[in-house]
Amino acid sequence: MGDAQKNGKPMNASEKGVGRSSRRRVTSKDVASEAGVSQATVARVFSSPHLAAPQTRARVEAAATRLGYVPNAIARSLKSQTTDIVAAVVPAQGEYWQSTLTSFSRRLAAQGRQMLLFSFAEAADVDSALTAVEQYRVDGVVLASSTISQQQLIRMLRPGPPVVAFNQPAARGVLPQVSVDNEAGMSDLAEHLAGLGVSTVLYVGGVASASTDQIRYRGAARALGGHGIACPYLEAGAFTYDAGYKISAQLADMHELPEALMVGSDEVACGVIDGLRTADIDVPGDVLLTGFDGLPQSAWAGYDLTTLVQPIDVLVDEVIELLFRQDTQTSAMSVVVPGSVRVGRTTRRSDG
Amino acid sequence: MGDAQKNGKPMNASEKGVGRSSRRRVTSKDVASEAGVSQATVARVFSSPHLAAPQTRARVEAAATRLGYVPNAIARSLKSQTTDIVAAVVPAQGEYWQSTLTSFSRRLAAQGRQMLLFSFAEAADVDSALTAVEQYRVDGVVLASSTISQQQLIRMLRPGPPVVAFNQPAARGVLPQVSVDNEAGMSDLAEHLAGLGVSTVLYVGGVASASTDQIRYRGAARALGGHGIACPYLEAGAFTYDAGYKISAQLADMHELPEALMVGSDEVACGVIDGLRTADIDVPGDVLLTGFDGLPQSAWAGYDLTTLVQPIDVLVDEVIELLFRQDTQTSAMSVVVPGSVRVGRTTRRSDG
DNA sequence: TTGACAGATGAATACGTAGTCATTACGGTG
DNA sequence: CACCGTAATGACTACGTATTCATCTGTCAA
Repeated sequence: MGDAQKNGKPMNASEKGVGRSSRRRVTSKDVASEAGVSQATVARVFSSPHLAAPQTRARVEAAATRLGYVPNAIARSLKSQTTDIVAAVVPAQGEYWQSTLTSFSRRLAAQGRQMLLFSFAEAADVDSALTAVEQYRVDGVVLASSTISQQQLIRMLRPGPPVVAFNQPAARGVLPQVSVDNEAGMSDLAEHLAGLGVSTVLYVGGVASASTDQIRYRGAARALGGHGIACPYLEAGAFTYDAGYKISAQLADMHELPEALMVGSDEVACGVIDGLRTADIDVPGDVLLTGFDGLPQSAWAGYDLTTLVQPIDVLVDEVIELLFRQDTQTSAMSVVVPGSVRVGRTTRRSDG
Repeated sequence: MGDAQKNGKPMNASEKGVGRSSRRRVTSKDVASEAGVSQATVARVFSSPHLAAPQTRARVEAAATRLGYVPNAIARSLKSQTTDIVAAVVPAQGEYWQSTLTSFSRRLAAQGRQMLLFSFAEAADVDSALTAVEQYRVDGVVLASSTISQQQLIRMLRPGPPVVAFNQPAARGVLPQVSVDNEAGMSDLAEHLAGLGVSTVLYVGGVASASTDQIRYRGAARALGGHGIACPYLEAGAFTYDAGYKISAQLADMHELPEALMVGSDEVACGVIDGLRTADIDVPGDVLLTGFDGLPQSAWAGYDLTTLVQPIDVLVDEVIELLFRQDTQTSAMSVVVPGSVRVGRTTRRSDG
């Protein structure tokens, strides 16, 4: 020891000048002495360049480059009381959430913000996630998942960063909330079916206790009711492919199939379709079918669902805007964004 | 721009009228005076409880609960020089990455670490992501995506947090790297086909310049070559469903189909299958097919691919272990994990 | 009784940055 | 020349925590 260890790796040339420990990170102080200015000036060059003389700025920037200086966001966060980080609490499973995540991340990155990701498999994990969220003093929190309990929602009301619930209608009135218009969307799909002359419909929900499920069903039932069409409810048990696949056995066993199935989510719908096909029931030949969400997979030729496409980018933008809007009372604010029906093969009569 | 915003901070007014707890976050100092101890003692109770007397600890904890104290992870990070955050740099598109993300996140959470997510759509975004990564002084970085350039990899060699490349064989020798055994995996699939008596095979790759693609193809070509079977290469152009769907038109136009198609990834394979079916070519009736990755969708009954399943949890564990292992020289370390063949319907002759 | 010693705690400090305030220099105006 | 306003900069401090270091108490062995 006592000697700077030399490793055989290709090293940067930045170490030659001072010969310091190769581990320690360069700080604004180092840059200051290198450039012959004070630490305050270095900070100014990086955070408010217009306050520094052009000539000084150039000298500082040159010194910073020479030393490989990178501002420390942790220290900045501590001082400025703002982290530029948004936390996302999202279920670990479900195609839908996964496809929204990257959209969020990219949108935030475009604003110079980062996303701290918390995914949970069970409800118990949510609490530990929320604990971590509180510790990191993030600038905002996005809560997704219909399975977050009311109590957990309320916990977020304590003084802290702004919180927005994402596609979680149950949060309405408790937290500011952004979601697609579930009721109108499902209603549009129902009208589409009614327009095709369908007279018997069965609704296949995911989890009956989930608010999204309830609201979507309501949209279907009301619209169909307006046409004098009944709409019984059948619960798959989860918003997953497997749940849809399994429940399709019950459908296949029915002595008489309805003319159309309205399924609560695309992922479940894919399962239902595959399950029915296994039982030699063709979609749309033997029964029409609609989904919900507009997942990428739902547009795959193998399924080509008629579904309600959620405008994810719009939803994400609304969430971000709600988080960082300066308004006073966003607490009870609820933004509902309309989706759009995409007609696929699953509601096109194959005959004719 | 000269946006000298004079924001009169909406604080300090809270001291008088509304009550002290309105805005400002509770600090360890507040807890200290509430409990009648010093700030140091409060810090000890939360970070090394064994150094505090049980009685004192109880009093501090009670005070903390009463005040709603939550330790500030930012300040802790600044002091301790460790953030408990791991950055993940991941492509925005691709089913595969999305399905690994949550696995990573949950694994990290189990260790008390958080994941800072950076997803990028274009190569240019990678640089800004890496810049942000450097600023946040994360404890580790996971680099995913085969499209990260060598130059960008080298950038990560500067003194900083440990970096591990994920499923990115091109990084071998440059960065520590963890990946599935692409060559052996594809080789196993090829042997499976050979065992079925297949004599003509076509390999459908994603992006010919991607190292994963090259290595997988090599595995196929070598294994098949051992059986005297040629294996021409066809490039889909991207690792996406659409690329697979489109390239299938070329396949359908061939005057003679091979007996089997080996596709470079499950997502592309799904596209190929759907495209072929559109052209009335049945899988596996008219042509056998294999995939790679073991995506959830590949197991869906609509596809039921024969594919190589990547043990994602194992891969993730290896990455994390590599990141935080204390060893000196992990720089050139490369961990290769074997995958397992899952035989699905796409290589089962429907006749017989 | 006394010295040694471990346990518990408080005062002080450092982490790296951004902002506040004071100081300096300079050019224009009366 | 005296005066003032502005631009540029440096000294200093706060952000909230973890970790020395020193102090103090009580216990046990000599």
